[in-house]
Amino acid sequence: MIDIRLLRESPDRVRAALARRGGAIHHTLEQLLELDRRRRALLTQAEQLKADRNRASEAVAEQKRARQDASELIARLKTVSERIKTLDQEIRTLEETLETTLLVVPNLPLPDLPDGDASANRVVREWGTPPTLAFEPRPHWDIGERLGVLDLPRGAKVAGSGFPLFVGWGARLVRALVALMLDMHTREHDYVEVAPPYLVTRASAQATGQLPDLERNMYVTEDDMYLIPTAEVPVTNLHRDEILPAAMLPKAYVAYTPCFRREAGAHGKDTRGLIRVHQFDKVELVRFSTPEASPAEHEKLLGHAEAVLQRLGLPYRVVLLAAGDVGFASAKTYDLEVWAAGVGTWLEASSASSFTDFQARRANIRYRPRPDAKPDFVHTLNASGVALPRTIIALLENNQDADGGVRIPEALVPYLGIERLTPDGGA
RNA sequence: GGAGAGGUGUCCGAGUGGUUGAAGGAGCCGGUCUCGAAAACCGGUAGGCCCGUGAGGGUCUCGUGGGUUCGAAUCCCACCCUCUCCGCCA
Repeated sequence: MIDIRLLRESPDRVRAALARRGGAIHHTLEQLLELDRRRRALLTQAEQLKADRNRASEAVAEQKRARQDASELIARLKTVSERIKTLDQEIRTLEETLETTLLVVPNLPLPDLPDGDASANRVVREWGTPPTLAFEPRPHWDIGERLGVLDLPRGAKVAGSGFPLFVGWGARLVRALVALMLDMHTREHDYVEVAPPYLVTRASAQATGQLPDLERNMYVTEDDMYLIPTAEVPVTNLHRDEILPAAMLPKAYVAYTPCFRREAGAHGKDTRGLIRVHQFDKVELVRFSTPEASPAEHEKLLGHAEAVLQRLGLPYRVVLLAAGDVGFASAKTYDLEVWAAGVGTWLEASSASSFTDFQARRANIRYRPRPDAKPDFVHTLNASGVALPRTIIALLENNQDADGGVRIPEALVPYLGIERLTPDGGA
């Protein structure tokens, strides 16, 4: 969440920054300022009364010790306590409203983002060259079915549409990709691997910003647990309500998890094949950093995600999202879009974001700059490193041969055990 | 799921209604001593919020949320978590 004090002291700065997102947030900000004013006014009153009460209570104690009658003082204090109770009640109500209102305010975009909506997104670089095929490229659902690695009809039978089913070499391909990515990040990029819970509490989902913003996109269980839409949620929450020693930063975690998304608005667009699904696998990178180091950490993180696509030989481009297109909690996001020859488009395979102190504030994750210094909020960053379905799409579509076979990237061969998927390949 | 025990500061641990934000110890920081270090000794060492330009002042917090009371870490209620035993189970 944003800092209420920043809003209080520099409302124009906050208004201007949020205006770049394009939403209609102005009224909410005014409401926050008013709530904040009222809260502080009542708080001052209540605290003054409490100070009086505390002093008088000591007097009661003293009189009792001296075996004097304190009933007069006690009677007076009773009415004071009642006033305090009423004030506290009002303050609590105000604070609850303040809190829930604050939770719907998105993060402030960083100054270096392009202005505008998604059409203003800027391609900052491209890597590799989209393959030129001597035949009409097939889409992955076609390739996958012919190879017997992807069985979407049966996935749909079991769990409904959007729940892909990998079979034989397909399932092994998923496992190989996960293993390759985890190995790269732990061995080459120095991440600590974690295997986190796949269900989280409401508090955890709120801390990273999925709630209340993305409520409709999450699967909820009967006892108010949320299926994670990304490992970002459990991993960022590892350090919720903690004060980290400065020497521990930057701290980097990598986690493989399945991800679950209801994607309520998915109808109509990209519904075919693996492009948009309710359940998918992803290797996620999460970094905790000091505020000073976070811009450099962001670039480093992006590089780690890029390294995976490079290792797989998949052409991609890096896109800097415009202020009007960044996600709710993000202050700056780079998307990694991989080229897919069959469907003929760039597909987002990773999103590398800096959340500045937005998530840290919600999750109360702090660090101590110096042993004797006051704690300050850390910065959190994360990137997919990378999401599997779209990587598999690119792999199948870009590496397809005329006979329907698919070449396996060299780096993946040791993990998968074969160099080519062939239509008669069997598992 | 059943029975029992327990949740106190960075950690261990005392504390059953009135200077207890909290004894004592450890750790950490600073100092004395030392050529230096260790030991010993002395001092310091939670966080949030509010007021204040500042110095500083106030308030809240002993798992969480309610309640009783003039006053609660201490009493009552609910919930959460941990541990032990039993049951069930991949």
